[in-house]
Amino acid sequence: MVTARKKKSADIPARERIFEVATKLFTQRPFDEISAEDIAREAGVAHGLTFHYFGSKAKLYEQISQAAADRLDQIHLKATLTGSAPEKLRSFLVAHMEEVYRRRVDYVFHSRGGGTAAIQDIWERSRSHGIRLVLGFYGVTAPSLELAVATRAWLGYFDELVLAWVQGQIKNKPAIVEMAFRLFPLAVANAELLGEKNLPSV
Amino acid sequence: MVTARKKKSADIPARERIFEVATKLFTQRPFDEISAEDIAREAGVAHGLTFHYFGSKAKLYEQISQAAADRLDQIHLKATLTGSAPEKLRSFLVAHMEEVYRRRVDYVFHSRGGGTAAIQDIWERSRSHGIRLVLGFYGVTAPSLELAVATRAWLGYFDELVLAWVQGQIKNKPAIVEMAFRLFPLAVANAELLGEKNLPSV
Amino acid sequence: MVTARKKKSADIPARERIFEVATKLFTQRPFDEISAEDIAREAGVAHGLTFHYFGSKAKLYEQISQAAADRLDQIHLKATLTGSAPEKLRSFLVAHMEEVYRRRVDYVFHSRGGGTAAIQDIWERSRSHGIRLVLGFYGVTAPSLELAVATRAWLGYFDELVLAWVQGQIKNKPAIVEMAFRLFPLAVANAELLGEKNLPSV
Amino acid sequence: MVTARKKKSADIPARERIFEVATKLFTQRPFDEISAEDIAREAGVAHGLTFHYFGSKAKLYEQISQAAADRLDQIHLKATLTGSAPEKLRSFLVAHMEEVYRRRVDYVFHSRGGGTAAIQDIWERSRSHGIRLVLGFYGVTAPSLELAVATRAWLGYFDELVLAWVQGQIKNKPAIVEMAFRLFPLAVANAELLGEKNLPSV
DNA sequence: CATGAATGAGGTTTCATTCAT
DNA sequence: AATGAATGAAACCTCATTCAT
Repeated sequence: MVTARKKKSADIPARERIFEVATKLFTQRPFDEISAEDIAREAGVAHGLTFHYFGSKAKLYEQISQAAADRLDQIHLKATLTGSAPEKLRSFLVAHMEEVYRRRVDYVFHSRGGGTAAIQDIWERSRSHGIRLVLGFYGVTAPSLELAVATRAWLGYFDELVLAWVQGQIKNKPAIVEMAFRLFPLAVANAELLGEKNLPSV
Repeated sequence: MVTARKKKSADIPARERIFEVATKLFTQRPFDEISAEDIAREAGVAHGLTFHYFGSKAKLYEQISQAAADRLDQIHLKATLTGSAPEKLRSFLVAHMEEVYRRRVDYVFHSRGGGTAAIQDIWERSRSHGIRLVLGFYGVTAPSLELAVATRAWLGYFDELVLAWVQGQIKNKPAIVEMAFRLFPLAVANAELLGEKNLPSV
Repeated sequence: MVTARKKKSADIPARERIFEVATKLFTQRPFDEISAEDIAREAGVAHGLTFHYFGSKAKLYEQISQAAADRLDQIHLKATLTGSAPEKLRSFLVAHMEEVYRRRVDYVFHSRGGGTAAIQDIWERSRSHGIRLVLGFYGVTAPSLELAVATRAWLGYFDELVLAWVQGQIKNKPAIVEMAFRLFPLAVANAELLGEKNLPSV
Repeated sequence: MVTARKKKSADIPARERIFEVATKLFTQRPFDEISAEDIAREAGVAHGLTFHYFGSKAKLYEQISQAAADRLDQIHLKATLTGSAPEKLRSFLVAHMEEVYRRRVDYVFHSRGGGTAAIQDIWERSRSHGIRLVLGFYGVTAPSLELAVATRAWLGYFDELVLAWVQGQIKNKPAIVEMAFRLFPLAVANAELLGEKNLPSV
């Protein structure tokens, strides 16, 4: 006799379902506003299962964050395998833009200050990867702290534009890429100012 | 017999004491990590009083945020009353930097995504004020959406540098101001790209 | 207009009621078998109040244990203020017996291994007090480790008798006191064996 | 192709492995601090198996306790097969001491109050066996309740000494045996007091 | 025999908020 | 104006036990 097995969501294993549901929820609302019960309800499982598989809500979030950061890194890499330096830079910006769009709230949440130290570390590392990748296009392999900071600030400019786009304030996607692209040389060249000592005191 | 009245913090009224203590605490740790009890303890009052005066913890936070945003606006204004446009721009950056330094955690918390919608509005408005102020230095009184977005992105570049400074990664304060100052023309000029339709699609 | 206040248990303050109810329950069942909810229900309060007043269930238990240990110490002291050494010894045994009867389960629970390290310390200290008190009847003020251990073992003999009495196996209360009383000299004299090196190896 | 069978602990059947691992764990930590998962992990089996074989954690513990009690009884018996009564008494004490040392925490846990009623019964019975065995050395085959209680109290004296030894407070093993040995006659003779009616009331 | 996914009751703890005084 | 006792919803987490395979 064939007993009909209770199927849920096309038979995706519960562990994965929890992971995916949680990923989605963390993308929509910040960590503290999502309870283990919310995740379980949406995944169609008992809440205990989250702890069975992931130990704690924080560890689940860490795993999700790590996976998202890895994914972003991979997307950056794959998008910039070939082409001239300027072409790579443009491809990087486009790829980044699309992935950030997918994660939205979560990206905003962790991008400044959200989450535990472990979470911050994960994204901090990912951002460093991005910075090195970009500078690598131009032959820089061991950037100074100053250069890294300047590049990060340039990414801050880009992120702000992407955010305006994500929120629907502006629609012109190519223009955003172009703006960041054109600003890059000056933004990075500015790094040398950080080494100068003779600037007017402020 | 004269009974010495128990004095607290030089007899500042309880309402103000709560407000100030809460301001300090919210500047040091995020909203959710501060309990009404923490505030009351530090202010030396019963924690019920917070609700008597402010209705709820969230409303207290809103009032504090509003006051902080107003304060930031005032600081921006006062710092840029006189001088040429470039001088005003530099003064703006310096003033902004110092105020952000004072508030640190709180600034980071609300700067992207933290807090309720009401809180977001408050800071959103303050940022708009800043942008208009800066563009006003150059005679722009009713900036287009594109121009506002571009200016905001430029502030994103600056904020990232300020953050690196606040976190101690870089020490050269004048250089940070100089970097943002020099980037301003190009960053803002880029705005016109947002209006163009003939960019290569991405 | 006089509003009838909601009275509970003859208006004893909730804090005390919690303390007393918990004391009773811990006397009846071991720590792990009593939930914060049990205590609250019996005391007629919300369970949150236990944490408001005592911080945690463990801390409540510690306070109760400390109070019980202090009480036992006091009972020992008060019962042995006057009289000859043998009279004091008898009084000690009687007083101890009666107090242990009152606490029963709790006494058994902590008397060997139950509770946290903090709880063990509390009772360990109390037992030390009892031992010193008893030895003090005979002029010993700074007992050696060996003497203390021997005295403690003698208390173990007594406790076992008391337990049989508490459980109703034997009814003859005076006999129990007499048995421990008569065993005391030999039990304690045995301590000197602990210092000897020439005993047959076992 | 021959697939090497995954061997675990020299291929001891899972049931036995669970039993032995659980015995070890219950000897090291109290019942409530050991989860079915802990046992399974250490035994290298799925934790569901514990329930397959033993029905429940409590029943497993009962079986283990029964086995340990039986073992202790056997050890007592084997150690006292030959010799004079005093020799047997000494052998009994030595054997008991060594076995208790092996089980430590578990012994302490159940020795007073720990475990379910069923567990208490098991150890209660074992202790009765020990008492009868000891009294049997001296020709007593059907001890009165009073005599049994007195003998048990004498074991309480001994246990306390053993505990001090197990905890490392005293090192002199032969002395402990000697102390209990010498105390025995008086401790047991005291039993007749339990039958007397003319003791001073207390 | 054996697995381990899944459940869900039960426990501790936190804390915003209310309210009698 | 001020207190702080009291409430109870909600969160996280544990774990014995069941059961389909």
